[in-house]
Amino acid sequence: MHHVQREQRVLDAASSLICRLGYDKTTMDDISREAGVSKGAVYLHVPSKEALLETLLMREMHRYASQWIAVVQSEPDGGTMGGMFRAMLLALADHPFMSAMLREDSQILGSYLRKPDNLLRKQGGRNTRAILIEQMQQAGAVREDIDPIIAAHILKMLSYGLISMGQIMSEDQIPELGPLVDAIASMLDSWMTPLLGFDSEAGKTLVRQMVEAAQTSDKPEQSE
Amino acid sequence: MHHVQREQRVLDAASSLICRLGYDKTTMDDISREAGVSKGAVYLHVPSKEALLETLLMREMHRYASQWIAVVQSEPDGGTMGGMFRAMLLALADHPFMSAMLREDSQILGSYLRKPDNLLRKQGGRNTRAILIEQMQQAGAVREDIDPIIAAHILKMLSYGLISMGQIMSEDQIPELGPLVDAIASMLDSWMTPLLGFDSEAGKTLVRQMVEAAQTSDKPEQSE
DNA sequence: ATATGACTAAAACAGCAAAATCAGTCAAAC
DNA sequence: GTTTGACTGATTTTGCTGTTTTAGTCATAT
Repeated sequence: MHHVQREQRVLDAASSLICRLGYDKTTMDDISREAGVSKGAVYLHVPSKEALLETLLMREMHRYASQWIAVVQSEPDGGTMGGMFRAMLLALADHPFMSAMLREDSQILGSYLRKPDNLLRKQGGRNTRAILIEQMQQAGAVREDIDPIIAAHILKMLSYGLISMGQIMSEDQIPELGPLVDAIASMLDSWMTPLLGFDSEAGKTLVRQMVEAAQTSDKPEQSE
Repeated sequence: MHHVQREQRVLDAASSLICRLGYDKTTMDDISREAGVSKGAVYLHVPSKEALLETLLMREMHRYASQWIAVVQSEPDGGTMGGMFRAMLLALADHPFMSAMLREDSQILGSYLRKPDNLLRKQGGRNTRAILIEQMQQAGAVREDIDPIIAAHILKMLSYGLISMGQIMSEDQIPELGPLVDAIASMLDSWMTPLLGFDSEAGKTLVRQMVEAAQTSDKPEQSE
């Protein structure tokens, strides 16, 4: 069995278990058993449980970002603010760890959240969302009179709200995801998109560039 | 000293202490000391600690609703969806207990949240927000092609997001409240308000009626 | 080489009794 | 009549014990 194959199986096992039981209640023995490998083998891929979670989080972030780009590229309205954000919310709903990170869910992330130098605290640097909106403005895809920082914050409120409502109200009171994100997209479009037509492709390019920039800065060890 | 006066002082003391320390860590002795009355006197007004919190929650809900109505009535755009919601968010930001209830904050509400028949669970009945939006549509103040249930849910996501962001990011990363709610209001207006002019007063009346209906249904013991 | 699982040290946990806390009461003071 | 605060019993916390769990290792087997 190849290393890469086995690493995937370990990560998959860890992912499914941690989603179900949470980081604290999932043991390394559980993971190795679920992955069908020995415990020692797990430690050939990952130096510690904490690092395993971080690897997992990174993988999920990359998958999430990739899905986001892919949808943005393929949809005709992927370059509009609404289309962009709808793709983001749908990708978010598909990636439980991404959601757990965004809402800092202690049920899933458990004691990892309390570590002083966890991944969440690190990436609290510059406001990439605001920068994207600013670039969208320069490209003519977003109205000039909107403050990028405030708009970025509203987007954050919406994403946070979307993935958190399940915690405080029963599932059957929450509308279906599809129509809900469609409505959010149309709301954003009517608010942010200028009346004049604009180049949707420009928006798509901006998203791709932003994600690629973020992903290369994740892995400085690959630079040469 | 009059009963009513003292009751206010007790409630004020309880409010300030519970906001700071949370329900669990605030003792009845703390409250009586802070209010400057004896413990026995507290029990002349309130039968139990739990009832004290519920009295407090009711008072805060009424104050919140009153402030909301007042601002809606006084502002020129109070009858538009945006103006209405801006007034609501500002009132929310002024009423910590209302916010704590909305976000089901266990830091503040503590063990009260776990009680099986608390106030929060009771009022989980019909979706008053959606009904208001439906009525706004009938009054011509909201576009017909918007689904009231979905729109109501988006409003809930926005309120929840607004009062919850402080929990997951530092205060200095959050924009000022005024410009933020202005932006949200203008977003909602551009999304929900029809292009044709409409009667803003009609919207104000709807809000007043809704709040009054809710407040009278709170006190069935006063009927007769 | 590569992979394993018994092993270890450290941490988490369950059980328990003593001590402290606190919601609620009521005889006494005003 | 009104108000008080010392008092009470139930609950929670604390400090301790012995036991179990678990992250990570490494001598051995493949």
